[in-house]
Amino acid sequence: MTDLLVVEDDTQLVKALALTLRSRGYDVTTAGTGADAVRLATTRRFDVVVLDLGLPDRDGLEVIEEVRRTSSVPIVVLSARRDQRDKVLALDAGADDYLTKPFGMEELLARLRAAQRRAGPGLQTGTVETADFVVDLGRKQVRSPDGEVLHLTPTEWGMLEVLVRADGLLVPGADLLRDVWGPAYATQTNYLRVYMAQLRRKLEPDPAAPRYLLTAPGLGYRFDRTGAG
Amino acid sequence: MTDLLVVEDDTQLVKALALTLRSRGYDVTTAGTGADAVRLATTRRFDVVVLDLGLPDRDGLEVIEEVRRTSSVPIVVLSARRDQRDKVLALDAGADDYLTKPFGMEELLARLRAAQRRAGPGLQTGTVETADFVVDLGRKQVRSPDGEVLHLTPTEWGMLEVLVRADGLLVPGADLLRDVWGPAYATQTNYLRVYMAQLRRKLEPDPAAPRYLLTAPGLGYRFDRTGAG
DNA sequence: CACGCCCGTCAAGACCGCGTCAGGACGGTC
DNA sequence: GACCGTCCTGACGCGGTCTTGACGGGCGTG
Repeated sequence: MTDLLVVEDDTQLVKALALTLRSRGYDVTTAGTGADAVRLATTRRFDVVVLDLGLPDRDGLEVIEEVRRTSSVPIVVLSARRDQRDKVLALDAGADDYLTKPFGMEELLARLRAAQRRAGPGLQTGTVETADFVVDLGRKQVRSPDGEVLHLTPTEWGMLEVLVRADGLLVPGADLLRDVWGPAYATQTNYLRVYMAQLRRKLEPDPAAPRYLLTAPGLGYRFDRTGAG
Repeated sequence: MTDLLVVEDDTQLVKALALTLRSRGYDVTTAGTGADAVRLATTRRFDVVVLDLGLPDRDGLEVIEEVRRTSSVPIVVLSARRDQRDKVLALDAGADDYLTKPFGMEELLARLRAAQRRAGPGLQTGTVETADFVVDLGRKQVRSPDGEVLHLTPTEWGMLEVLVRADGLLVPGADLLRDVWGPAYATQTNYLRVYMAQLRRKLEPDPAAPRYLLTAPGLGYRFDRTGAG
């Protein structure tokens, strides 16, 4: 039900954490390096990420920033460093909470619940900004950076909403069709092409070379808010 | 720009907090009792609430729960109690973060930023003003800017109230029907058209070109207090 | 080099949702 | 019992939106 990603290189601690978390009903995936953490967090969907800052391969702050470039998944940081400056750096890098070791398991669990609770409506009413437009999920409309409203039809908005809510993850074409048109349309890939083209024409600076609405040939589509293309 | 509510009975600490926070650009309102805190948090809009659990008049957990009944404003708890159980209780009651005294000011500021980052637009009470009319949610009436009361039928008011309370967010037609007419009417979209037309005739300067009561075709309706249209 | 696959493009007709209007039913008040 | 305000209902027209099919291009494969 609830998917957790636990990033921690201390195998002893990983085992203890995973055991407890699973006993509380969480579905736990583990990673021992920052590279694995970034790869998992940006390609799979998790409800919360528990991240130890003291990783062997790379700086924890970099991991936070890299994940934040494409994902807004809640991140709860674990760290042995109690210094205020470390907390400030981690939180401002995009972390949602910061616990210093040693910590109590019940407190961690409560903070996980709080993080997940906040994230629930988080992507439901917030806005997602890119360099060229702003997606307002609450008002269900798209604006240019200067506030002008870009008009989308209901179907166009439906596709965009699904892609944006996927938070950077790849959305299979069949999923898109099911969510926007309904279960009976899962094979009408024509629709995807028509409406993706219309969305790009309205949103992309250069519709012929998409930067935000990306195609994964044979797999589906993906929304990249960084505009890296 | 950023409105803070600081709830703390230690006048010494309040002064220090308010001074620092204001120097960082926050607009700070203070409350010394739980009763004041609940009243303010439920009647005015704040971006974040900083709440000391050790209040003279009532239990801090009650304050959290009471605020949470009507508001989803982020709550950052301050407390002298370091016990894990206290943290768990506060977080599960609806708090978003928990700091133990003594705490570093920079850490508090970072946690405030993190809490606010998650915040979305919230509900409100009181009055909502536009250039052409004033919606008084308390008195359940609409006035023109010069104070004259614009008469609405109960159903008309019901629709307007739901839209205004949504605070600019899009309200699906089914939600509107459910809230105003009841669960059984969720498909009677005819009603929406008839009553929306009547509301516009009474409130809009030019009912044919709505500026405040906007249609999102295929999705629902939305109230825009700015009158941008 | 030819072929198939997948994706992007385009235009035209069918279709649907919204706004509008007016008539009738219902339930209060005097 | 008559009057008045409010609510429900159905029909109509219009504009925008969805659907559909055909065509073209890039790319890898046989």
